[in-house]
Amino acid sequence: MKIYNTLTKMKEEFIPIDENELKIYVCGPTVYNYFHIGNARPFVVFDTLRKYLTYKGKNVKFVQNFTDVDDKIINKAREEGVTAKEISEKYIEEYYKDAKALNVDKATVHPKVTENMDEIIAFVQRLIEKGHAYEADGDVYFSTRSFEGYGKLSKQNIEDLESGARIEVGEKKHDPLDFVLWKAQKASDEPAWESPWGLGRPGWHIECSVMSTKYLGETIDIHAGGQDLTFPHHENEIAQTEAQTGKLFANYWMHNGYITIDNEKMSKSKGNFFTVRDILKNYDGEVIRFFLLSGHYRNPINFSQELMEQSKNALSRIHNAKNNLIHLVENSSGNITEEEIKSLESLEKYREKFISAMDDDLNTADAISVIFELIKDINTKTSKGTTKEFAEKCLLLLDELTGVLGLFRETEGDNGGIDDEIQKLVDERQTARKEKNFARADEIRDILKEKGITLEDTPQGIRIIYKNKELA
RNA sequence: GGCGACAUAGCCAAGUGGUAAGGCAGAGGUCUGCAAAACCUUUAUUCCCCAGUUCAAAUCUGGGUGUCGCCUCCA
Repeated sequence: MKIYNTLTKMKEEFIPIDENELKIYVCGPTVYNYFHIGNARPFVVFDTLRKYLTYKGKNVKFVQNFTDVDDKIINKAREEGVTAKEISEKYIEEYYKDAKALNVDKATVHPKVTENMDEIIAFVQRLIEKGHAYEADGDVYFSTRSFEGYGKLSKQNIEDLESGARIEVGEKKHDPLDFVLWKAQKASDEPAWESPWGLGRPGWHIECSVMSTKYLGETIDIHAGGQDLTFPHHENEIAQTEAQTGKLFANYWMHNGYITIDNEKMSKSKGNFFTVRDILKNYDGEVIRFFLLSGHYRNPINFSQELMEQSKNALSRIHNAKNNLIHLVENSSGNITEEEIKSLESLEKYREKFISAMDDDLNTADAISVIFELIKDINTKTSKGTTKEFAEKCLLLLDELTGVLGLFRETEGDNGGIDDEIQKLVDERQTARKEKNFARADEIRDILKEKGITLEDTPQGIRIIYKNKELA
């Protein structure tokens, strides 16, 4: 598989360090609010990367942190009159709920900053010992100029950065480019930990370096996150980590483009954001996931009501195809015929196309188009009847490909069947149709429609569709 | 000022040298009691503009225009 590496600005063949265990780190959320659709993009994109690598038989160790110590959490806690811990714990729970709705799997490890304080302190200590960091009034700063490769990820020249850097009043830094590794506690309500430099808490950049090296090792395969993290966050991570270990931090850096609103970047600071929680009131998580995967992950993607509608309708075409096949499986019989075996063989090419799209730097847009091509072909091939076995094989293939993209959540438990009241109405409608009492038949159909149940008359009999589920 | 991305039909969006995928919306049709739903067919002589390279360019080169982003917390 080829991956676009921000470090080299090229698509490169992905070669894992250890074929038996791929190591991926994704920058996770700062937990002070519900996450917004922009935050959701890397979660979904890199979850898809993970699903795909797993599909290809790889064992992936996937680490995504929770930043549970931060100014924004502290501020939120002050606003609400609760502790920072209460805020972060609450929004970690909320993260899991929304992630589940988006069909984003839990990481192998979801480390928290607060649970890695000893390691963070030790890491900072080692940087000081190696002369890459210094203490000033309880703060600790990284000496940016002490790391030779600074700017290699964001392709920034250190002198240009210098001229653009802000110098604030009362700055304790030796150099404007230096950044904080450890912050001294300023107010008594700020969470703080004992350290060689007094009470304080870690800076933002250091946590990812520590958690990545702790859980995945000094050099990992892929480090990923949003494009806006390239500088300074990832640049600083590289500086800290490589200064400390003397080794390459990550072989591949992947960055997703952002979500825009009216072609402007969505961000918390601009206030033009939509939380996933809010969008879920109107659209299923699967629709949001489809929307996020409908363009290439490195391109910006605009969010709007209209585009969500388009995504919803497009996804329903896939649902229909799947439901049609389930219906055929349940209402057909017989083993696969010679002709169908040939048809099945010709369908194999879609799997190959799908894989080559995904191999090309995770081209989910192209992969989705392959699924639509497959659907059209299956629809045509099954339109004049099919054996049960052939329908089953088609369904299996469709499920396989949509499953890689995570387009459908596992349906848990299901509705447990059709309840009697509904079955009665369906039967009554069938009787009415036989008696050519179409007024009554249509009336019943409308009643059920209001309950979210769609009836379809097909050559194989009536189908009852519960929203996205098929229970015919 | 420094660094970077993007520009393809009404909308969304692949394609990076060989003659424009896919989806939505629209139109036509099949099925059907009419429908609904589903399914099928169909929709860009052309890829922001200009010049160049080439037998061949949406794709490469140069110039221009426009949009957006990073350089400060952000996915």
